[in-house]
Amino acid sequence: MLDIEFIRNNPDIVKANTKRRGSDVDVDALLACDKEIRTLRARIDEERAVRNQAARKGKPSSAELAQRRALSDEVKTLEETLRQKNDELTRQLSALPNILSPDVPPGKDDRDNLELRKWGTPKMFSFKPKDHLALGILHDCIDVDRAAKVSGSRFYYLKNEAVLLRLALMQYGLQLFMREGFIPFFTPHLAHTRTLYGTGYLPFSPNDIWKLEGDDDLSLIGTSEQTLVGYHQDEIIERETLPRKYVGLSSCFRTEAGSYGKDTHGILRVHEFYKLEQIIFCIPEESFRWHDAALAWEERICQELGIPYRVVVVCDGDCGAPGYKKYDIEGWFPAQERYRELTSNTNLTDFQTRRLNIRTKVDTKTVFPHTISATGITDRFIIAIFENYQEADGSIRIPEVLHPFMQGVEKIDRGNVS
RNA sequence: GGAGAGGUCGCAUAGUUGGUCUAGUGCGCCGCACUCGAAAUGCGGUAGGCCUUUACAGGUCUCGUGGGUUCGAAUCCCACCCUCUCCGCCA
Repeated sequence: MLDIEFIRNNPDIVKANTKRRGSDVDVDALLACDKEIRTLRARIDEERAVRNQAARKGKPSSAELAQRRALSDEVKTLEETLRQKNDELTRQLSALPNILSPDVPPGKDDRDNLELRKWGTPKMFSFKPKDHLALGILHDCIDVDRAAKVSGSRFYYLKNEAVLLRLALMQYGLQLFMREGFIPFFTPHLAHTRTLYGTGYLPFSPNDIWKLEGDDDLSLIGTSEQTLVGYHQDEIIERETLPRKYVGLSSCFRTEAGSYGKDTHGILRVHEFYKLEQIIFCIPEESFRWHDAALAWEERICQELGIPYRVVVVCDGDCGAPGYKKYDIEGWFPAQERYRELTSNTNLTDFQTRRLNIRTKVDTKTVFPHTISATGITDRFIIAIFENYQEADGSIRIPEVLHPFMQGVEKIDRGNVS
């Protein structure tokens, strides 16, 4: 949500931004609606003042009664109009995308992202590297065929060493982030529509959200960002306790509507996966710094895991309506011979906190903290490790930093015994 | 899931025959006084949104949420949410 005051004062910026992001919100209509509301409010306040003054005097004489009734009716009519206008304004405001950072490149999709830097050198294999699914089948670690029977396409079973690997990745990540002052969370996997609106997933991408049947107003979360940012909705966070750094573990559920036929092989694009997520609440002045810090932690993880990667600034067409600026880390996937998205790191500025009414106080002034939402580690790291760490004989080494969490397994080489 | 109780301005409480409730009181917190200093005591102040205003100040909304009744709602009616106690079920 943008500050209505900002929209009033900078209509041209908002219009240009809205157009650039392909939103069909009519900013002029929005401002007209806002103006009407202000006029209405002023009138209602005036009428109410008269009405309240009269009411405070106590019982009216029968002569006064008619007069008061007329006044009351008038206020009611105005209130009804105000309610409608307010709903209209809220609808328009919540459909407005966030302002973009000046350094976000223009573009259509992820091919137009701007490369910031590369780390590591893609390994030259003396053999044709297998893809992660082939490796997963070979070692009886990943099973998508049976998942298809039970749950459908884009689901998977992890088995054997892949189970250890997922948990090891999470343990390793948890340790890293907790040492940096993050508070660990398991969150609910279901959330109310209000929270999905507040975090900016609605109304922008309703088709990617799995809604439960029935009247409970619950949907499966697409990421623990939703539950972790929602954690503080309608709260005032003490200034002294900022920045708040949270690291959340959860399954993530996505319908992947609109991606039919895309990345159908293996477990790259799936309906359900596991993720460790960083969320940071901070004062507005510090969000640039924490955005970069979150990226630095992501890079450190990739480096310690020995996954070659590149960092990109995501272009406007791929940024997502709530984002002010987004970095992706793309890891090297040898079988595809290309970099694929491993993590995503967004500075959301005050977009979410305004919607969720999360405030803090800076020098007695109420302000909306900024939020940073960044991936820590996901199941896609399993893909990256499988493919980058495979040997000619098909075995897979385990990155050293994960050894303490692998129950002694340093190499996957069981072969196919399914 | 069943039965009962409850949700009031940081915390705790008062307030339900509808009418200066413009929400009282205690605690906590802030300021001042007294004191060498502190405690104790006394006095004053202590939510947020929106609007008018240079300021002072004032208006309005919010008593879990949303509707309704009424000239007037913390108070009456309806729906929903949440909490607590007991019972049932259960990893």
